[in-house]
Amino acid sequence: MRNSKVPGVTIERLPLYYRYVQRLDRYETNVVSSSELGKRVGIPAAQVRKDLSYFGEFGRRGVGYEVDSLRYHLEKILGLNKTWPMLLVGAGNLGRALVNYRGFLEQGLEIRAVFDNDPGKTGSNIVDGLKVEPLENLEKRITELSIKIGIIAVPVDSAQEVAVKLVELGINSIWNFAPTLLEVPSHIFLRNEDLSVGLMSLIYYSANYESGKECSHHIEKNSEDK
Amino acid sequence: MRNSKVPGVTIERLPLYYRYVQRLDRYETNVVSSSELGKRVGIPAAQVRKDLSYFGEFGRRGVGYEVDSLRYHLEKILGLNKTWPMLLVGAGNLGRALVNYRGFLEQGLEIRAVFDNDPGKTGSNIVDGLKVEPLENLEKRITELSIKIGIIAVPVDSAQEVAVKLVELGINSIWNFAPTLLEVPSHIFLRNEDLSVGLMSLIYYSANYESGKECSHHIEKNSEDK
DNA sequence: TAGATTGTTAATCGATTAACAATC
DNA sequence: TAGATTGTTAATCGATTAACAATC
Repeated sequence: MRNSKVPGVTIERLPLYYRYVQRLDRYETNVVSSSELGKRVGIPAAQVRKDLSYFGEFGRRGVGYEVDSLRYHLEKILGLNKTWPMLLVGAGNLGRALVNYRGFLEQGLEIRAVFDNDPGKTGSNIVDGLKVEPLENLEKRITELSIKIGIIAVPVDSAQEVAVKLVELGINSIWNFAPTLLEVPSHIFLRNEDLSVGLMSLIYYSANYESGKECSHHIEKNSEDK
Repeated sequence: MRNSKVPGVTIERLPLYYRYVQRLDRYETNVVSSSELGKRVGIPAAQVRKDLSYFGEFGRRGVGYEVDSLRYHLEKILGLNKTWPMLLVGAGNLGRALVNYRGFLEQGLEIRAVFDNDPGKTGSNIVDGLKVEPLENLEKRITELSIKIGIIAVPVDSAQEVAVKLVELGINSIWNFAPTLLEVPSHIFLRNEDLSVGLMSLIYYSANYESGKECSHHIEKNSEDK
């Protein structure tokens, strides 16, 4: 892998490519071109090729990309060929939805432990044997399950505190659903899945909507205005 | 407003500024500088000023931004001074979490009607008087509630079909949670809140994590992905 | 006046896109 | 060979950042 300095936006697009080739083989095409792939995920062909080229040469000139091979490589690049056990802090509505979401996501959301500081929630079964545990169990479970990824779905006021604790206990990546800025050491990977930003920008566009005017505004979370 | 060509990334940052000033007045500061504001939301001061300047001159040189005034302007720019009734299609786990999420979001997620094509779900109470309705009611409810924003939280296989129907019935903005590319006319605003992209990019970074190496990777979906 | 901070211009940086030689 | 398509370079585009005159 020669991913010297892969742009973050490229990393955001790899999942789209992966998802497409993953679904593709059910239908039957041995080979897919960058233009076909691009059309299906809404990205120009040149960009598809550029993105893939950061990681290697997966295609054949004059032919295209062999589907199985591309899927294999994307899986490996993204790390989806392995299992990444995760923990979730916050067993509220969103947290429970995420746990249940596991089944819907093709590549699997491996939530192995759920925590909440509300004694009223502790001990209750969330789904197939996954029980809500008190935060005191964090250290023990992180160690015994070798967890490196934490999901934060607690209210804003306790999010920072939870983040600090997770970092102390050796987590390296945090998926934060609390709509607030978390301060974590720079070596920790933090991804904010901030629905309130989504909601407000959605309202902005709807409020400024003028029928027929303007061109397409298809936004993929980060940016990618068009 | 002189928003001739406001970058999409700027729109994604306005909610962060808004959230900060919204929470700020509880504490007590009459004035906030771009550097203070920037520090609190993780964005350089120059960028804060540039972003705001797309919409007007809200600060005073040598002084800073008056908090109440800034909040007022951001509220107006984002359209949060009005109510934007929305509908939700898909009463699964994620859909129900969104309905319940309403209370947690300061600015309010105005879901006024919920639809599902599963007769087993129809009629059941989701929360305080909001009942799941069959899709046949879409047209009637969109008209009587003047709804312009639709939220799609159905499985991948039916998402496109739902999108087409919403567009036909006059929706202008779609918040799509189904992990798939929707084809909609270019005048429709489409925002993909794709958790599977989030999950996969999270795994990428965690899989490629090397302790201590590299610098900060704080991504706002959108980059954020960003 | 001296210090602070905005709004804006210009320079920098980085990502997207066009173009094309290499290859099947 | 003729047509297709990659991988990559170079040109373009657009966003970020530094710098500073204007202003309090």
